[in-house]
Amino acid sequence: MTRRYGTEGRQSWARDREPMTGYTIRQTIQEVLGQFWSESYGQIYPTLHRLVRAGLVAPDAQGRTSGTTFRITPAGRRRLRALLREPIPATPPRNGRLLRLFFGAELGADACVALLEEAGAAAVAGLATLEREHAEVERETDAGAAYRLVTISAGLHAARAQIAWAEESLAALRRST
Amino acid sequence: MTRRYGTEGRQSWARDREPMTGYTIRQTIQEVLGQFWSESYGQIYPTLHRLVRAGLVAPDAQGRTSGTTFRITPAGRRRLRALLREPIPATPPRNGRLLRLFFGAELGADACVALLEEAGAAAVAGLATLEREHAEVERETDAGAAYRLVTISAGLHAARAQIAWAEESLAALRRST
DNA sequence: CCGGCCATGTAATGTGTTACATGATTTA
DNA sequence: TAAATCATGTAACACATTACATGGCCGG
Repeated sequence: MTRRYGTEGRQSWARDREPMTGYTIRQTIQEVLGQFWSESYGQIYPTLHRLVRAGLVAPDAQGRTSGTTFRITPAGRRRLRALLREPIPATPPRNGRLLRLFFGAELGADACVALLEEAGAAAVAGLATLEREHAEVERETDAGAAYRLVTISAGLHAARAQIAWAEESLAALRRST
Repeated sequence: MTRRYGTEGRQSWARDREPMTGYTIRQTIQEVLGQFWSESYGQIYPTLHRLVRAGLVAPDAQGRTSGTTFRITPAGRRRLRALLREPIPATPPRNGRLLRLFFGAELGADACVALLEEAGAAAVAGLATLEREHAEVERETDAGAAYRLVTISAGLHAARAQIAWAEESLAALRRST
């Protein structure tokens, strides 16, 4: 979460990160959206070239010593807005942890307890990170800050719910065995 | 959730659903694991044949008029237990709703409100279903019932968290605009 | 000057869905 | 008997990751 290339006294989150190289796009997605989105280089580089050909993104090497930086064009921004308005594609659920717990009787109580403890610990760790990020974004003043808080808040609620679920379920399993 | 082919006074959830055809396997996965897992026919049929060749599953047409039914073999059960013990493969996150909200400043406040209302409504509907299922499974007495309750409980906690998040976020957006 | 990070790409590979084709059986 | 449901399968396609190859730049 260290801010390379950060401008002092910045007001805009987006301004701060533009233009970017494919590499920094990947880093930023991991750092900022990591809780709910991911992209691999295998997607990013070909897509970037496709977007340049389509005029939605333009190379912009301004003041960099290495790497090609890109910035979104006005047409690209229009396309982005259109894409954001499209219906959300349904992603088929696939929760390996719940699948294993569902077969708990096959798996054994000990392994299930371990799964639940692991789930609780992961949520506790995630919660701490999100709380830090929440505090950080709360101090930002640009137009998008309120929306970034909404996404972080989703993570906070989800993490707290998972912690409560894990504890409750551990107690229930201990009672029943 | 109607139980075709159900035996009266059943005590075991698994016993009730074995042997099964590829078709009923798919239906059951949707009905029972639908909240956290999914499989398509394109996966199920080839896999079933592979498992038969590997001796992990065996055809068993007992008392059926149409379709091939299968049941798990002892070797198959051992394999299942081993698979359940394997580390959970990390699935890269991809939450289209949070991605859209993250770009809320591009998308516009109205569309974001719609997304949040939709999210809240979906969670309310899901919560009702899960509460019904929870009550149903609570009455079951077989060894696996406690674990099935754990998975349903995960859904309950997640749904309640999503409802709270949506309401809180709607209030926050209304305040800030 | 070397280790770690920045940076770019692609080929292989796996995975899984969707769409379609086909027909049997049950039920209204 | 017509419609709905049960049932089986596959081919095409989209998507995405992983692994690898390659090299420049910068701080200690």
